[in-house]
Amino acid sequence: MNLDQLLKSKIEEALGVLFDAAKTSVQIQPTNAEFEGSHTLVCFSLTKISKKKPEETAELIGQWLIENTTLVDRYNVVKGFLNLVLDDKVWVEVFQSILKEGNYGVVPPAGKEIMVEYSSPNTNKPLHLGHLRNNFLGWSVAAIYEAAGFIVHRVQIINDRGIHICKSMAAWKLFGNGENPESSGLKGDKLVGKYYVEFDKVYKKEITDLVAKGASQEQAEKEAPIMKLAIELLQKWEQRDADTISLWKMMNGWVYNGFEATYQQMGVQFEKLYFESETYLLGKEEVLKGVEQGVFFKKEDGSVWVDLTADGLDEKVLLRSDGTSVYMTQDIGTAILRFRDFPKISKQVYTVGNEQEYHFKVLFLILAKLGYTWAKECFHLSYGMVDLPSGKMKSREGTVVDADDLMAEMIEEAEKQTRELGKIDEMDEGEANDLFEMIGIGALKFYLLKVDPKKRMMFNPNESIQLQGHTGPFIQYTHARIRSIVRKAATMPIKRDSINVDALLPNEQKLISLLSIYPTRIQDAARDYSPSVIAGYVYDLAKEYNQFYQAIPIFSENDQQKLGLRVALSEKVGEVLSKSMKLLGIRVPERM
RNA sequence: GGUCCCGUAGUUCAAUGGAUAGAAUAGAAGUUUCCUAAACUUUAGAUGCAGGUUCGAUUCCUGCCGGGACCA
Repeated sequence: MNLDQLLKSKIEEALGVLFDAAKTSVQIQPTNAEFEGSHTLVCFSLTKISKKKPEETAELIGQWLIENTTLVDRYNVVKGFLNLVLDDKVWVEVFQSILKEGNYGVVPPAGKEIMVEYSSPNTNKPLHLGHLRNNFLGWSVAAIYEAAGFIVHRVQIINDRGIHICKSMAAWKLFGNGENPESSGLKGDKLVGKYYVEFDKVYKKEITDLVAKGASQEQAEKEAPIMKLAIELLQKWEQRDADTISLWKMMNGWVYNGFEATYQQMGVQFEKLYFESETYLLGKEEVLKGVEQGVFFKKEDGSVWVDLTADGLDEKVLLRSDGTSVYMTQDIGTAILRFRDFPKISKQVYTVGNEQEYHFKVLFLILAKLGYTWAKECFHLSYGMVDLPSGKMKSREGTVVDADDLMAEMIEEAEKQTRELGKIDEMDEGEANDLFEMIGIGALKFYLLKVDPKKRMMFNPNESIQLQGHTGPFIQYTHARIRSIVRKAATMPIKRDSINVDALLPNEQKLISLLSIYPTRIQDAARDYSPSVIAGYVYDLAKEYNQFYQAIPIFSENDQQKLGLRVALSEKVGEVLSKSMKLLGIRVPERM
């Protein structure tokens, strides 16, 4: 039983004795910094059972806790708030029990499994800033669930087929002259992206020319030769035309190699990849089965629909009249396939932008209608767009921030600032380069993860490369400071196992208090699918430690017990900082 | 037209219905004989508007204004 629970049960006991109340749940919150104490009982709602004023109620409970427990040392009452000051010995005991735990805060897996999907790009363009938020979020939520006691399968669906890749293929066929990543020196995804842009350019020009010759806009869009070629390639692909398939495989292969390098730099991996080209047919089958079962219906033109008007939505097309599938079709197939592949998972978490909220609402409803009971456990981890100071990212206006470029700039900037501070004088080149990357990528990840995923956020390039204040490097720096202390302590005869002190300084008590809520924070973050909970926690802990570090010179302490406590406390804070950052996918250095 | 999300210091973000709304950054002023000043300390600054529910509303409800997304 942790401290909060213990305190609550004592208070409930007090309510029973004092007011003859049946078991009442009580509300405890952290005490505001301006008042003395660590835990505060809000007494307003208790006046119903105490039949007394809030202040009186608080007094009575406070008094009872002092007389009947060993937890509370003293208390104060402000309005209806009962602020409790716990006995320092209680905090020392809390710390000792934290020290005894092997993997503090982490719940060992107990057979529960989930799947987390993230990234899931199209194969016609390189990854951009939006994908960074997506990947970092997905990776972090997966890590948080692992810490919360789940076995997690990380996957993605790659949209490898469709008109978008055929456009790149068409442009490459016409203008590529056999160019490939080796001959061009371009990353594969960048090369394919280049032809996608090329397609668009040519397509627009052809439309303009046709309109100038008297065609209507709509007509021109259909008749443009390069578009006709792309559509022809799509049809050939569906007919399994050998040349088209081999071109498709080659260009997708370039993209995968390019993506692989980007994922490597991001620090994310996947247990299994799903490809749309391998799941869309299953989706079709399932939809046709649904028609037989009467879950879906066919219109006169042969298209297949689902009627969701009873659920407050409308009708949604699942197969077009020509029998081709839509996004929904393959998502149905993919979901079903995944539960076949991983029968033990209890749910799937889809990390996808909030513009797809409607899509996932429909998908989960359809899966439920098809009789899959796990459908109601599926969750769309919906996150907001990333905006730039200039507004929305728009590929047409060339304002898309490329993931590779951004990460490279972050690392470069980290190097620049680190060198200016003269931090690498005693490092060899390998350690220094590793540090630059740790700081640059860490700053970026923290910047994107500290915001509540549900919210739209602003990406300001100048702010993101800042390494002071509410940033990842601030926490990395705090960790490095602690490691320096621990290294120094290791050279001295300091006892850390049998700490026995009676009184704590406020800074020490506050640190223990923060350490004690770490396990709860992991659970909160998992429940809310929100790495920002961890980011907020780890920042608070680092900030508190820096205040402690500033206020108390550790090694000038003569009392061996106190010295031991402060070193052990430092080491534990360092460990929790490191583990929390790992939940965000961020590494921390020994020195910086 | 229908559905949904968001409006908090100059700016970027916090705040399970609770106390005098917290941080960071930019601004002003300080701290290095001492474990790493990427740190610490002090200072100034905000809930779009109007109602309602409540002992208590940034939070819940209604309307309006402003921004965004989705479905046709």
